[in-house]
Amino acid sequence: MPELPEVETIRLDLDREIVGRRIDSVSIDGARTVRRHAPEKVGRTLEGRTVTGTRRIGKYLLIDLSSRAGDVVTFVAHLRMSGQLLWTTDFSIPLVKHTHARIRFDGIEELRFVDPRTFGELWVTTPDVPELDHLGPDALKDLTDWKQLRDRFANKRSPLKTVLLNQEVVAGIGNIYADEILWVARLRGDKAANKTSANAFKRIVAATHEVMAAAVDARGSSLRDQQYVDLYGVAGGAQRSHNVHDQMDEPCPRNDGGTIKRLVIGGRSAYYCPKCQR
DNA sequence: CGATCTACCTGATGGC
DNA sequence: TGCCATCAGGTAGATC
Repeated sequence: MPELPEVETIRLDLDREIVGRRIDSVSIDGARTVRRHAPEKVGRTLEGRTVTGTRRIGKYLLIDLSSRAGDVVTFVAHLRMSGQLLWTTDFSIPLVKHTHARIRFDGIEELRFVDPRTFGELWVTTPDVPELDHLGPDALKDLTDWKQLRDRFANKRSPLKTVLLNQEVVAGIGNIYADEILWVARLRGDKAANKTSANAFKRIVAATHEVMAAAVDARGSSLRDQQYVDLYGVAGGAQRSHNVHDQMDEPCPRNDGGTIKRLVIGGRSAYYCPKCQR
C-alpha cells in the first residue's frame, strides 16, 4: 500500500521517536515476516543496540544501529501492500490482529509491525544494503536530470506507466502517484515508453518532484479503507488533492470538459483525463 | 536482454 | 443473510 510519501512520513515520525534509543527486545511472529534469513537473527542482531539514524530508499525504510564488536548493521522494512508500523507507548496495550513483530525500546514503548496480507518483510543487513542495489534513483531525492530518466527508458517498449512503476528505473513511485504524475505531466500512461519525447521527460521529472513533495507535506494518502496510517495511526491528507487516481467519472480538475476514465495498464488500474493527457 | 503473467495473502465491497 | 467474484497502495520469479 504505501508508496514513497507514506514511507517518508513514517520515517519522519520514527526518526523523532527512536534515534538515540536502545532496543531491549524483539519478537517476531509469523513465518513470512522475515524470509531472507533466519527470523531469530533479527532479535539476536538488534537487541542491545542503539538507533543511530533512519533512511529511506524508494519504498524501503532503513534503521541504522550502533556498532557492536566493530560491526554496524541496518534493519530494513518494506510494507508492501498492507503493512503498517505503529508506535505503542505501552507494550501492555493489546495487540491488533496480524501483528507480526514487536520491537521494544527502553523498557516500555514498542514499535509494532502489523500486516494482514503478509507481503511485507523485515530483515537485517549491512549498512550498504546490497539487497537494494537494483533500485533506480529515488523519485524524491535523486531524480533531478531528465537525461537520467531518458537513459533508463532506453529499450523499454512497455507502456509509460508500467516503466514509471518499475523500481529499477526510478524508485518510490507506486500506482497512485504514477497516475498523479502522468496527469500533471499531461501524458497518457498507455503510450509506448520508448516514444517519450525530451520535452515529456522534462515534464515527468518536474511532475514527479512536485507530486511527491506535496504528498509528503500532506503526510501521505489514506484511501477509503484507511489501510495507510502514520506511525501514530493517524490518516494522511494527500488523498484530498488527488486529481485523477480513483476519481472515475469526476470532471477533470483542469476544467477542460474532460471526464476521468479508468483503464487497465500492466494489470493495474489507471485513471486519466482523455482530454488533457496525450 | 525485455515483456508479460502469476503467485504471494487477507479483507472489503458489490451483485445476485 | 449468504455466497461468489472482483479488487486493493507491491514485488519477485517463471516463462516466453
